[in-house]
Amino acid sequence: MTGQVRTVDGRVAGRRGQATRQKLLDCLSEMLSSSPYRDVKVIDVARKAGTSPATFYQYFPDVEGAVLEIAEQMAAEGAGLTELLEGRTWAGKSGWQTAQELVDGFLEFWRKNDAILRVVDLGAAEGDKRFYKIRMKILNSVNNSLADSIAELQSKGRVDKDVNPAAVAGALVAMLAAVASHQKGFSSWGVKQAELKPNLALLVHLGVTGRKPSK
Amino acid sequence: MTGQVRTVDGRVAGRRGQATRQKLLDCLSEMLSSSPYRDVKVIDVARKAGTSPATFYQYFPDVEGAVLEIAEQMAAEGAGLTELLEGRTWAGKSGWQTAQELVDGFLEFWRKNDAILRVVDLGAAEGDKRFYKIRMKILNSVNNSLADSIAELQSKGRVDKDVNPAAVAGALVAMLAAVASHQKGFSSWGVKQAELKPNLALLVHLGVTGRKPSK
DNA sequence: CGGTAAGCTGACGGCATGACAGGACAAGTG
DNA sequence: CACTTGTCCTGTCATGCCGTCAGCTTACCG
Repeated sequence: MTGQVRTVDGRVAGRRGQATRQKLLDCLSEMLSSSPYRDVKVIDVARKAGTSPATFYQYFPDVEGAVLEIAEQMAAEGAGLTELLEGRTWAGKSGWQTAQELVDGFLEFWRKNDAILRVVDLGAAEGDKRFYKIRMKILNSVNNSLADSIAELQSKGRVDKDVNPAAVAGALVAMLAAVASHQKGFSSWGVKQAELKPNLALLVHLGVTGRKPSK
Repeated sequence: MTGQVRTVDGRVAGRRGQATRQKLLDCLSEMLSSSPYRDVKVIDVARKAGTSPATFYQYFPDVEGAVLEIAEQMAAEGAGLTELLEGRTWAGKSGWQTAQELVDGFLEFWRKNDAILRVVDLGAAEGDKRFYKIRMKILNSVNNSLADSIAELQSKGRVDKDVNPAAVAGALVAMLAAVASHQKGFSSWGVKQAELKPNLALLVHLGVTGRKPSK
């Protein structure tokens, strides 16, 4: 599928090279969790990986290039978020469960990848098309499924005609992503993690169906 | 209110000094809009302001310090967002209008300050307390008002008891902020600006009152 | 064992950082 | 007008990271 892994100067990477490359990615990933993106230096990543800066530049054009790589890997996993909505229904009690599981799965994914997602979010907000595309890849699966659900309910007359399914779905997905990034923020509003989830699920359910869930 | 403006080495800044300082802030602000935060260098800001890097360091400890200054100024203005909710009602047609005006005002504020808000968001997400506090200052006013509205409706029995007002309010505010930061993203989902607003207002109304608006 | 390509690094010019001392400038004083 | 005072700005410098290259080492293959 993807051709061979190549170094910046065009050579194909062998087993050893790929290991080094991966180690650099792992170390970068770790550094992103522990220090501000702005302060992540090539030399630190290289030191942490027990190699030299020159080696880093053999595999990546710059820090951003390596970050994109990590983000791509994550986006590939993130595409699996679709499963949270595949074959689910929004009617009755199972609708409430669908909402809850969507919120759960989404927050969990974000929690696991928060460091890299922060950077992706920033890049996308700054207008960088590459980051923007990656963000889309992750959100699109969920967003499209949600939009489809809403559109279907709409065609059955169970949702108002003047609702734009894509807009509502996008807003809900953006909400989930934002809340996940700033979970700590809620504690200072006196909201605990456990309380947050059902309330998010409520909002999702309200947004999709226009009705309160029957629990 | 705030004591005199001081240079890094403790001297009080005069009229000329304050002008230079402000010019540096303005130029930094402009650079943040046009290039990635990570790539904003002191030397560029100084050049743009027609001064030298050394001058910059006379007024600010580093780029981040200056960014915080800009963010504080913005947060002060942002506190005015409370007005969007003061004395408003959520009943009937005026409830729908309240939601619309909140969305409008919020998006407008975000659009005006998007560059600096991106950086604040990133800093807050990375766990920097100073940025976090500024983000709070802006969101708190809106959030508290919203939470109060919900709590009031709840006490009248018009909203379910198991709703946590602060959680719902926080999620809605986070949604508005996120959508504002990624407005461009919606166009690739085929959603136009003008369509977005009423759908956001709908979600806000649903979240606060638990019911569809009567238009 | 020799050839070839992959893998890594020391070293270097270039540039941003951040500190300092001293010069330029405005304003008040005799 | 000369002199003083305190603010304001910049030239310069040591330091450290960036990004590149030539060249050395290692692994694989016939």
